[in-house]
Amino acid sequence: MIQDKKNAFNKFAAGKGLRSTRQRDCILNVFLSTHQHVSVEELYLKVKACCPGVGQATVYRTLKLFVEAGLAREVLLHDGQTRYEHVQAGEHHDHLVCTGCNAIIEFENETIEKLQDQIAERHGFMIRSHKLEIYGLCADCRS
Amino acid sequence: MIQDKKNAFNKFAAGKGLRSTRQRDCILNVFLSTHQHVSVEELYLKVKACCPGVGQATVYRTLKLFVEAGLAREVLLHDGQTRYEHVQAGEHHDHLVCTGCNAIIEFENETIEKLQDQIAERHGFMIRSHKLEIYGLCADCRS
DNA sequence: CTGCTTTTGATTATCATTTTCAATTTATCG
DNA sequence: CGATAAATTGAAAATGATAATCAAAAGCAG
Repeated sequence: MIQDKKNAFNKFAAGKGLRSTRQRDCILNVFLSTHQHVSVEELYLKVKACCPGVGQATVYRTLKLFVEAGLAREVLLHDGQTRYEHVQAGEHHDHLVCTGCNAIIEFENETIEKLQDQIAERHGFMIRSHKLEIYGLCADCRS
Repeated sequence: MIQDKKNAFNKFAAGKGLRSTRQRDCILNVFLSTHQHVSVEELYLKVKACCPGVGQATVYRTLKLFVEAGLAREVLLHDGQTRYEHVQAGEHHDHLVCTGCNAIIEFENETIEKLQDQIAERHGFMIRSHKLEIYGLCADCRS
């Protein structure tokens, strides 16, 4: 499925007349190899490890392309850094967000999803997506 | 209910040994008179209109106090500006958001809340608040 | 009032992100 | 193959929102 995403990006790039470069390949590889929500800084450090000489500006620019291409999504936490997360097919949007350390724990709960469907139906509402965020303190930050 | 909020802030201020100042009163009045999500800049302009000479720094500082006092909440949009919205007593955090007409339908579901508690407990997480947003089309926009 | 502490406003600093621009790289076409 | 035009890059500078600094002013207890 990593290949799928690479193909998706290439298709997007071709459609926009973008050129294929070593830097973009590298950044895409690194991004696809990450989990959770990565900040630009984190990504930049990883990219430097495998492709030294790549500038931050390029990382910033390329991430915006990924968003345009539908591969990534910006996530705003409260630490002043924009983070990027993968856009997955059939992904879930349910998170426990720790306001202490900004950790994010993802979860999925089928019962909650079903209840959402019921509620939507009751209001004649057609669901396209949803986001459930629970804020609080994670186990580490409580102690 | 505006008075309630003023009282709430005064109580908070008293508890923290904060002093009552003309600037804070003015900023609180202006904030309470706004709707939607206001940016610091917008607030600053309105404050200047009624209390000229108030500095931006004071507006920033005071808004953070409102958050601490539980009157306001930071909202991060994707325009690089932090906005503040009102925290209302007995407010619901569960919304059906219509992407067609921007209508917002509030709802509450006890079962979902309980499930959230269970999930949090399972992860050793202490819930402070939550937000559930279901995006889609409302009955009107579907037709 | 007096003295002590908080608050303020102006300025400066900080930090993430964006822009600029000359140099380089890529794709295209003869 | 080259040559050419267009896109891309990296380094550095610019930007813009927010935070920190600090001397002066204001609030408050005695």
